[in-house]
Amino acid sequence: MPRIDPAEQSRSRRERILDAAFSAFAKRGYRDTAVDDIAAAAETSKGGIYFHFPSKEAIFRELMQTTADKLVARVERAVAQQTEPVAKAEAALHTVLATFAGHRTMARVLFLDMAGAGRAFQAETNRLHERFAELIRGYLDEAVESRAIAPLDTAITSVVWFGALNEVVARWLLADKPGSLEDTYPALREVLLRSAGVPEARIAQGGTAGREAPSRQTVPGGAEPGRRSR
Amino acid sequence: MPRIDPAEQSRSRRERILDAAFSAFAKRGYRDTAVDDIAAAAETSKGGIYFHFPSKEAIFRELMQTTADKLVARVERAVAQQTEPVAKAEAALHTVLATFAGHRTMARVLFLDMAGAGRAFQAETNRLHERFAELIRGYLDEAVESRAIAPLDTAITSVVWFGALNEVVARWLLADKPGSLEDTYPALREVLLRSAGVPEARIAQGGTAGREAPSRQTVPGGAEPGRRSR
Amino acid sequence: MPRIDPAEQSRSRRERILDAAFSAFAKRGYRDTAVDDIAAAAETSKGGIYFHFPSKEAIFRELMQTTADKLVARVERAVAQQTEPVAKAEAALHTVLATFAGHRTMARVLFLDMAGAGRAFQAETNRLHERFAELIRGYLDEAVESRAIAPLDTAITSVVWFGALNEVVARWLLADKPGSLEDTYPALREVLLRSAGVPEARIAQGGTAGREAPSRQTVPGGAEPGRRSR
Amino acid sequence: MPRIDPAEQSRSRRERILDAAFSAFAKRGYRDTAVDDIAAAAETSKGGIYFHFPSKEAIFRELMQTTADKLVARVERAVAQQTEPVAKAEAALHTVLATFAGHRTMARVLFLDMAGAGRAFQAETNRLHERFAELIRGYLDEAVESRAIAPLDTAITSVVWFGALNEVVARWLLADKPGSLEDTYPALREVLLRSAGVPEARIAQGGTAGREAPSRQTVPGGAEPGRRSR
DNA sequence: AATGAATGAGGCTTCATTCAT
DNA sequence: GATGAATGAAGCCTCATTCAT
Repeated sequence: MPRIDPAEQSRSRRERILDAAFSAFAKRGYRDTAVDDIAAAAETSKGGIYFHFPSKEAIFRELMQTTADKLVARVERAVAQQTEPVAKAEAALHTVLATFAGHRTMARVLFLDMAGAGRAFQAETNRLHERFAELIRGYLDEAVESRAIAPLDTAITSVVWFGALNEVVARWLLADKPGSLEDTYPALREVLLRSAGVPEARIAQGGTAGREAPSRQTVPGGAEPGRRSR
Repeated sequence: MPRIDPAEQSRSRRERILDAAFSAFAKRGYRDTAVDDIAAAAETSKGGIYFHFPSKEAIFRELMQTTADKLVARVERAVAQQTEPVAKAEAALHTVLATFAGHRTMARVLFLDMAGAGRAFQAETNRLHERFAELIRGYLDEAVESRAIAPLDTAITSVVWFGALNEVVARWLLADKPGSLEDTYPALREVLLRSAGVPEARIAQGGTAGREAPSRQTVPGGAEPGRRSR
Repeated sequence: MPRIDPAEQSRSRRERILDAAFSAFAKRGYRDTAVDDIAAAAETSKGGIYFHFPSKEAIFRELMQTTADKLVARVERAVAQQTEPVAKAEAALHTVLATFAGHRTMARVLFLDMAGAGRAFQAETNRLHERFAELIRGYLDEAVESRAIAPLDTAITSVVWFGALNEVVARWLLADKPGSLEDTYPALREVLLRSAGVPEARIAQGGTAGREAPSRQTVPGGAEPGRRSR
Repeated sequence: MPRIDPAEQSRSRRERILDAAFSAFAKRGYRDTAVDDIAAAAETSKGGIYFHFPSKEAIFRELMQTTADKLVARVERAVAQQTEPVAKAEAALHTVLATFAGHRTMARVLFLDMAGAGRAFQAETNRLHERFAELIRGYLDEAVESRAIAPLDTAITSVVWFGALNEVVARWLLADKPGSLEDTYPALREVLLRSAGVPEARIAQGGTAGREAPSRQTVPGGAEPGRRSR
């Protein structure tokens, strides 16, 4: 009766459960996903799930953890390719947007579910937010140290950056006709760099950071419509 | 049989239910608040609640609506006292922080519950977020029109502002020992004004907007950064 | 669809649940009785049960309590009709046997279930046993005080009495073809009275205590087959 | 692959399972002990257990059986050292108490679990009880035959003895601060011997039976009661 | 208007047992 | 002989909603 799909077998059952849970949570949210749903999607039995995980909550937590880890790893990889401090910050920003743009499900789980999972996870959510904010703050601090930007309250600035990013992604997730998340990058970049006191001249260079060949220097002062340097 | 206590009658039963639900949701979140809890807190019966509201969800929606309305009204009142465009934006910002600082419960419902209520409310959450973002955008647009700030993408900027505000309040709500929310205003103001391209000179004037007497004392020579390093 | 039987309606639903649980526990034991079973037997829904009781355990406890109370009340009523100390003890003994003889279900719940309910209830079981032992001890103490019997360790004696009673009833409950529980009274009475040092002469008077007209004095010395006084 | 540790092999795996099950049952009761628990304690796998035993129930039954056998053997050994009929009964009594006093775990399994295991085992429990009662009855019958005691209904008397023993041990098991089980022997002995019509003179000789050297010193003139009041 | 008993679908978790390896 | 992953039937409990009174 059970059809044996070699491709399915290759990945361990545990992995399959995780995957199934991942998309189930992304589709219906934590609370509205029944363990039965996950079992069905993973082509297992409820008992099977409880062999691999102690609880529904544990599955969720693991998912959060690894998803966040993946994202952080990506960001750090992208940042490592940059040497200029501001470019690092730009790379971080861009990577997050690009990653979510390509993995809408990931975004759903990390942004909507985290919030939607209820009080039980809020401490965890908080820690995650802090982790990302710290990441950003690190790049901002570097920028300050290297005198790329003037001294500023990097604590609040990183929170602003994270909050902004959060909101942009959340909106995109909930929009009727999403459009491209990555397209918001240039504008978001501009606003956030400005918020950190990055000189307008540097902002005008364009946000190519994070792409392969960086530093495609745009001539400064080009007052495009809709935005302006002072 | 039912004894009529004038004090009880003063506020309609409906109102009492709303109040009870408000604090119940704030305390335990939407999903973890049972209709029974609300009934008990409102000193009514479950049936009584269902006489006044068609569902638990409806109570929550109404609460969101009126809570948001109150906040918007407050903001508009504060903004109305300002004439200078940037001061208006500052007033909006400050009012939100001050309001939440004084009504932690309100913040809880509007920020944590909204998110924690699950998929069912996300469209609503989204609309609420949009409403606030639009409000902010209006002030930014005014500022641009009056040439107080250079032209900029007010759409994204307002989202950034809202996201930042959101994050700041959320953190404060989830912090172990909260501290004063209002104290974050100066730093947040600085970062956000800068993000909108407000001239450093204007930023350095200090964010007194939103308080009783505007006292817009223009400090001369705001060349010196006016930012604090970490 | 729900047939309305006036006789059923007369007793409150709560009562019906209690009754249903009582016989269900007696039939299958605590652990092997599902809440669903009780609901079905009480012609209610599972939710209905949980409206009246907080848990399956609570139902059981209440049943234990009231059942034990009833038995104790019966015993005390029967004892009250006796004046002579030894007759009181006899009445107690006889009442327990007679009661269980007439209410096999009661015995099942009180004796087998109590034990079979698992560790969770053992403290409770213990207390119940103690209660009965104390009851017996009281009568023995009275007998000692009134010099009807010689001083003796009533603590251990009451435990012996209770244990003996317990075992006799348990055996009867588990026997293939039970026979009459009450028929064991004369023999049990004799052994227990002897264990308390009641003079053989008094034992030989016959254990009519507990029946309506007491003190039907049998001529002493009648050595029936199978038992003997010394 | 499986490393062969001689020390492990010394006792067969089967034995190890039995031991593990024994203490697990004693600790948590039959129903609350999962097969997994036994497997873990026996350092085996669940599958391993099911290789040696057809079911959890079978393990329990075997445990009951062998435990009871051991106890009976002990009793018979102790009894064999006595020649006087009443001394035999005393030895039986004392051995049971002494054994349980030294093996609380054994008592737990045999007394509490037996009861707590649920309906499924009650027939078995019954048979066990009967077995012990028969054992006792045998000694009583001998005593009657040898005219050490007057003829009496040994059937009911043995049940009383067993029930009393049962209750005493159960109480000891469930007591908060147990005290010495063996210390209850003298009092229990006195009551039970009296219940069997053993002459007061003989009772007053003291219950030394069952200890190493019988030391059956017949104190003369045991007219004085020999009982203690409460 | 209000009450509160009743409903019943559904949720999470446990666990004895089986079986491919 | 042994392992441990998998099964699936139950089990207890929650709770939004309905409805007779």
